[in-house]
Amino acid sequence: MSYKPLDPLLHSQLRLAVMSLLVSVEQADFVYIKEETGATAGNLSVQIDKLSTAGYIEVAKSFEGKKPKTTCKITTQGIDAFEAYVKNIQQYLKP
Amino acid sequence: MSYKPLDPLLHSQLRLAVMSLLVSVEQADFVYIKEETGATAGNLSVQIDKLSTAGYIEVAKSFEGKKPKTTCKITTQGIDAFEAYVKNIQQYLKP
DNA sequence: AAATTAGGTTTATAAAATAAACTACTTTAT
DNA sequence: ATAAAGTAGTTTATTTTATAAACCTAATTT
Repeated sequence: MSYKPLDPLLHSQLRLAVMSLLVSVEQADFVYIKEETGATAGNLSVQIDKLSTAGYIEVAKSFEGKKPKTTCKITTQGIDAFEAYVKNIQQYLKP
Repeated sequence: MSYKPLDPLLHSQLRLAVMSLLVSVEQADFVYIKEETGATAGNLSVQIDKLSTAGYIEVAKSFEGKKPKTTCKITTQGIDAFEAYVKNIQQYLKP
């Protein structure tokens, strides 16, 4: 047994893209993440919820004028998890 | 939309491990793959089937003395798909 | 000869991902 | 003023995956 298990929460295309984005940007709103990832709103909503429940990101809801605005920010725990995932998957990628 | 989609067939921990192993080893039998990946026989059987159906690997069944033996070998198509996957996921890993 | 092990496959169950439908408002056109 | 369309999401339903459990066949061990 030589392949380390990959965090199932991060081993999902969309959640990984969200985390990848947030790790570099340090804050982003729902609409921007949706555009960058190309995800549907429904799918993104669900996946953001999972990352939030896991404590990997923090979600803040506010209003921009009259429009609702959902802002996401990666947590320290999220950064750690992301870095661990990157480290682990490298093993699978280079033989 | 800036994240390239990841081949869903390869974006699975077990199938990726199998491909990672085969890309470097150029041939391996079921039992060995099972040991290296830590997978259960049932799960491995299913995933090998999918890789085979996709044309990513070739599966040969023979007998080693009196015991059945399943040997897997990556195909050219499989190598190409694996390399494309590696290239694409890198984008997610380094911000 | 009965039980165990080896090498799998098939079927069933649980978990994820995705899509479709819906809610709650705001803006624009009639 | 009202209807239609757009924005920003959430919820529910459907499909796909992953995993586990059960099973099969033959060989080996006790």
